[in-house]
Amino acid sequence: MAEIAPDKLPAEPDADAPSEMKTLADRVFARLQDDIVQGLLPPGSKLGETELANRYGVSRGPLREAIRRLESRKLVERVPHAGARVALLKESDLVEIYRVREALEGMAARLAAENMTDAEIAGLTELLAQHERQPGVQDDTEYFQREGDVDFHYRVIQGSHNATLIDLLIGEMYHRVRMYRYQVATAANRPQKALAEHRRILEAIESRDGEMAELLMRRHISRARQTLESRALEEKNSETTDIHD
Amino acid sequence: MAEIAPDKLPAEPDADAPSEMKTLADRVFARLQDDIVQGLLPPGSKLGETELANRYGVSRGPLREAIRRLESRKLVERVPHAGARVALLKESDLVEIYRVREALEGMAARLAAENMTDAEIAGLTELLAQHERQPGVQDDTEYFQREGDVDFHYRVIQGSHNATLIDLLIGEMYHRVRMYRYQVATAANRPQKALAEHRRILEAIESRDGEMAELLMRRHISRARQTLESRALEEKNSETTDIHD
DNA sequence: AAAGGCTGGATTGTCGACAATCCCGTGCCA
DNA sequence: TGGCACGGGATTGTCGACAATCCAGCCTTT
Repeated sequence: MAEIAPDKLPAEPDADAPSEMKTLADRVFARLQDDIVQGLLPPGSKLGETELANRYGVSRGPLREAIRRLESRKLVERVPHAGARVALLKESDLVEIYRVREALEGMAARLAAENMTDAEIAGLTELLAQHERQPGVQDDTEYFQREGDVDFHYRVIQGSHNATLIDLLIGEMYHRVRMYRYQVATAANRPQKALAEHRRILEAIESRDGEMAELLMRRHISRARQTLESRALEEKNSETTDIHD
Repeated sequence: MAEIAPDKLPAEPDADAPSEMKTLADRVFARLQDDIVQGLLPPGSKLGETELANRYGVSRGPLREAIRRLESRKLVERVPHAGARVALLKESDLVEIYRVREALEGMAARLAAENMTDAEIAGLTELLAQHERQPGVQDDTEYFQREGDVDFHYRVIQGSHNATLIDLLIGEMYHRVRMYRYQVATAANRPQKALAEHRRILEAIESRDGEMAELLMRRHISRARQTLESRALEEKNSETTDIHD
């Protein structure tokens, strides 16, 4: 087997100054997660250890560790001697997740209203202003948020200042939901309404009204779930007559 | 370094018929988790890879995988080039966990009231009857529940029939709480009250009253947290005058 | 004597090879 | 013709060794 340009990942500690060099397994993990979440490795596809090891230019050791970590995040499923595949999640799974998010993020919103610093609230206000200027939102076609601290929900969760809660929501559920978004390319099909709800939640947080923040957040996520369920339903209906589009 | 009786784990596929043989890493993981939760490996102690590999009679490969899995369960902490140590959790962490449990197990109780089968409810009734006959409960000294399906909370969680919720509560928080129980040897210092509360929760589930079940479960956990906090507080007070006992 | 740098030892991270297991296609047999 | 046993091939699980990194103690220097 010839050397087929193993698409090295940034290993040399050259000019990535503030970035961290970490360990090999860490980089492979980050890279693999991106490739999975963004759909480059489609759900259900096999993750051959040898293949991926060559692809990322590392040995099977670090790669196995990366896969193991992705498994704990429920992004891949592994069966003992058969290999690992990218997890594919059914609508029923996603609905379950949304029901749990309703409880958890509702709690996070309440804690955020109680615990967020004034600086954090100011930053969140600025963030929503940016979102409003987004082109897709203006014409009501899409309201897409990139990963991390430019995501409204992400920031509210962090604002709870409860490490356990943050870990559950970010480490355990966040990326799965994001993966699904990429899967069905569903850019949240009610952009302006969603943004308006975000704004009202922020108002509750600003006035330190925990109960209100929780109520609004629960409602917000509940609505998202309902649109999800209804869309899944009509898909199932049209499914019997034709193969979409 | 001589062969010092490497305390083999049950590797031979002889007479453990219904048991699972799984993979080596699986067995090491289960074994290590027990040793940690039960305090055989005290919190903060170092987990040398070579040492443990010899101790369990396996190579470092499977052992690393086991440690990685325990890390994702927050039972051990690992820093890149320094090694892994048994996680030690402060009371503040535990209080956080209890606050999240309040939301999550409350939801689980509600779902359990809605979704549990009659057979499951009957089994749960029988379980509580057994708990009542426990000696430690009779004289109000301790109410200790072993791990797994002989634990009331464990069964209610399972009864929710929500895989995501089960995974969060069991896979992510359950064992940490159990570890702490072993750490401080605190055999839930209000046995009869706790059992009585369990019984009332069961009654709500039996009558399929989800709201009531949620309310009672939240109250139950909230009380547990309060006793926890007050005990931690008086510990901190006596700490300034003498070294306990 | 204290601070700082350096070397030795030990531990973790990584690698390549071997062994065990499973999947699948082939051929035999009813 | 259908079903079942059996290998061949490939993939995963496991192992031992090498390389990189970190930590502790000693020595040097001011």
